This record gives sequence, structure tokens and C-alpha cells, in this order.
Amino acid sequence: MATVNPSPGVSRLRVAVPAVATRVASELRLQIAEGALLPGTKLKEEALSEELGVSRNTVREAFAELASERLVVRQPNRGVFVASLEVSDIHDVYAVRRAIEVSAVRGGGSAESIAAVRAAVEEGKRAAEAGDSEGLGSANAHFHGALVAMAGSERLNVIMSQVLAEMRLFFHKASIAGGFYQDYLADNDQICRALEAGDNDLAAERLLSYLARSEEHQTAVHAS
Amino acid sequence: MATVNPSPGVSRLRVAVPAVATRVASELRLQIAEGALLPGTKLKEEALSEELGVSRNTVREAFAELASERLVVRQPNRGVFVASLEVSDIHDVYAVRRAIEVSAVRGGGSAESIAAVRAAVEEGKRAAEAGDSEGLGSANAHFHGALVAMAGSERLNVIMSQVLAEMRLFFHKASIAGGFYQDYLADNDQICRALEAGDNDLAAERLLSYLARSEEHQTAVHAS
DNA sequence: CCGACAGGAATGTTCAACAATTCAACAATC
DNA sequence: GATTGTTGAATTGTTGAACATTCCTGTCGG
Repeated sequence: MATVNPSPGVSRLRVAVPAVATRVASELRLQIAEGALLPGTKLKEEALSEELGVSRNTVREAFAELASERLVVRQPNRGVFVASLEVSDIHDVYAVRRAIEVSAVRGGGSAESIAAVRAAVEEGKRAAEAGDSEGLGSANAHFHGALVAMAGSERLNVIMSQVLAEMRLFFHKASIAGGFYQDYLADNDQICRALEAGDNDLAAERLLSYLARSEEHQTAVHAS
Repeated sequence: MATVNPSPGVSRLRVAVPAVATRVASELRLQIAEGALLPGTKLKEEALSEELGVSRNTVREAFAELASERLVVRQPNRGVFVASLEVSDIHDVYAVRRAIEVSAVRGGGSAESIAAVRAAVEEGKRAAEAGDSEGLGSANAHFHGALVAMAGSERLNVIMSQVLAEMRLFFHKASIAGGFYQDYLADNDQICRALEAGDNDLAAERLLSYLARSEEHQTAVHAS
């Protein structure tokens, strides 16, 4: 990590950002993920500052944070809007996923990191049995996050978490299309098995095939 | 790209961010890239706001932008500092490069995008003949940027440009180690040739080997 | 029907103030 | 003498208000 302080031993626990703006950003991030704020919704500075009890400047800082994550889009002199992805964005996002996830899988991982992947697979199975489609979705996100985490790169983890957050922007529409997560449970299990067997190339191949199908599915849903 | 405005035809040329804060961020980004602001330097809000003739709030917005690019680090109640990379960051950055660049190379590119790669190679040769080590460095950056551009993904391009900006943070120290760019000119040419011949896997293999050596080199220089 | 124009609303930017935190210097204690 | 309070200056965090600028709308006139 990038540090600067020559004096060692000081607490590194706290997150390196202003507290209030971060909380505001987190709140908005949550509402976007939950679908409470739909894509295209305009976020007015003054209304939000009143509603959350913070100043306009603080709301502004939160906007800057979310904009850097592509969760909101800033239009000069017009305001910020919850990002709404076009079909071309789908391909773009999957290009990032192909690059990052496949690279991590090809590099393999430690026993612990592979165990985390397995845990995400099992989490998905339990959610499926419970008929919890919300839980299925987040288990799937955990699975792919765990894949990337195998690489042990903080930067890749951050990129992946942002990509997953972006994907939630069009998951709401897609999940209406019915239990399509079910089909992916078997895929995840197969990928995980290949990793556990140490056959990273096979895992990568299966992952690529999964990503291709997933992208196709998302594109089809959003072509309407 | 994520858009929202239903009304078509309006100018999409301008960058979707406040103008002044962006200019301040660009100025600081430039000074960091040029080495005028060395890693670890503290950036004081008030001093900068006076010097640049903008308000503290605007400086603050610029800081948020640079922090999201990891060019500066924010320490709560202490201020922002020009990021200084540790040895562990080197490996982390190269993990991102391996993922993104290799993926782009494996996917190949259009004739135009490969021509851009070739152009960067030639740019490097000219700089080498002119003894312009500064130009050699930026040609090398153009080369790797062109590799990623083959994928045609806006997100990957943004990630790559940020990674290249981060690398300049430790290039200043590394370039002292003498004309080590020279060795990479041949590598770049070989990678480009493989691409032109349509042998993407060979190009990817050569790129991986290059990245491994480059990481080793950087690590050695910074181990001191 | 349409272009021009005035008015309103929202954002962009600045300024000034205060609270909270950090840091360095110094005093106090063991 | 070294560690531990304590104090005070300096800097950041946050707020609130003000003004400029831009966009949007709806009306008026041709």
C-alpha cells in the first residue's frame, strides 16, 4: 500500500477519507444497489443535503466518490444521475471481467483463497434450496469476487468490487427474467472443482465459457 | 457509455465534471508525473488554493479525483500526500498489468489498433536514436496503452491509463538506473510482430515474459 | 407553427466561520 | 533521564450563505 508517514506503528485501521462524505456515499451506494434509486434518477444536491442533514458541499464530495466508481454520472450544470447502462456498456463491463477474473484463475491461488471460492459455491447452493433469489445473486457476486481475490492484489480487488457494483445496475431488470442463476450454480461448482484439482487452465476455460453465456444473456434481456 | 438524457443531439464533447476542479486536478497530475511533486510531499489545501487562485473547496474536489486514481493518499485530519509506492505495490501494479494487457493481446485487435501499436514501437525507435530517454519512456507507455486499446473497452483504457500514471511515481527513481528502456525496444517490436502475424498467443507469451522481467527490474531498483 | 426572450431553478464556485484533530514544544512526574 | 500529561498553534473537516452561470420552461410576438 502507498504510505507516506515515516513514523511507523501508527494506527492504519481507519479508512483514509473524510468521515461524513464517505457515509453519505455509502448510503447512496446502498440505495442504488438495492434498487431504491433506479438508473436515470436525478440526485438533487439541496434535497439530499436536507434529507441527510449534511451540507451541500459534503453531498458534493460524496458525488465525486460515486462518480469515480461510475455509479453516478455527472452532467455539467445539469446535475448527477444514477448511471444507466446501455447495451454497449454490457460488453465493456464483461471485457473487464474477462481480463481480471481469467487472469486470477490462470494464476491459481492459495489453499485458503480456493477455500473461499468453495465457500461461495456452497453459499449459493444453500440460497437456491431456500429459494432466496436475492441471496443467490449476492452469492454469485461473492464467488466471482473470491476468484479475483485469489490473485492477492488489492487493486484488482477494488476494480472487481466496482465492476460488481456496476453490474447491480442492470441486475434488477435481469432478475425479473426468472431463476437464471440456477443454471450458473453448476458452472461455479465446476470452476471451483477445476481449481481444487489444480487445473487452472481448465478452470479458466470454463470461466470464459460462463462469461460468454452470461454476457449473451444480459445482452438479450437488455435488447428489449 | 452510461447516459441518461433522453434528448439526443446535445453536445457530448465536454467532459462530465466541474471545470475548475478538473483543471486543478490536471495541473497537479502533471506536476506529479513530471516529478515536480515528489512522492511523500504534503499538499496543503490553503497554500494550493492561494497559489492556484481557487477556493479550498475546489482544491478539495481535485484531491478527491486524484485520490480515486491513487496518485495521492488521504490521511484523515492529516492531509493529502503524493502517493509513494512500496515494493509490495510494484507487484500489485504488475498484477493489474498482467491481467489487462495479456487479456487484450490474447483477444487481438483490428488492423487500425495494431497499426497504433506499431506506431508506438517506431516512436520508441526514433526516441532511442535521438537519445531522448524521456521520449523513450513515454513511447513505452504509449505502446502498452495501445495494447490495451486493442480490446476496445473504455473501462480497460481508463484503468490502464491510471496504472501508467501510477507507474510514473517510481519511474523517476528507476530511470536513473540507466538506459534500461533500450532492452525493451526489441521486446516491444517482437510483440508487435506477433500481433501483426495474427499469432496472439505468442504475443501474449512474449508480453508475459517482458512483464516478468520489468517487474523484477523495478523491484530490484526499489529494494535499496 | 416557431423563434426570441424573460423568469425560475439548479448547479458551479467562492468565501468565511467554527469544530475536531493532529503535532510539536514544553512541563511534570517518577 | 525517559516517559507521560498538557497546552497551543496549525490544518483539516464541515457547515452555511452568497453570487455567477447555465439550463429549462413557458410565454409572447411574428
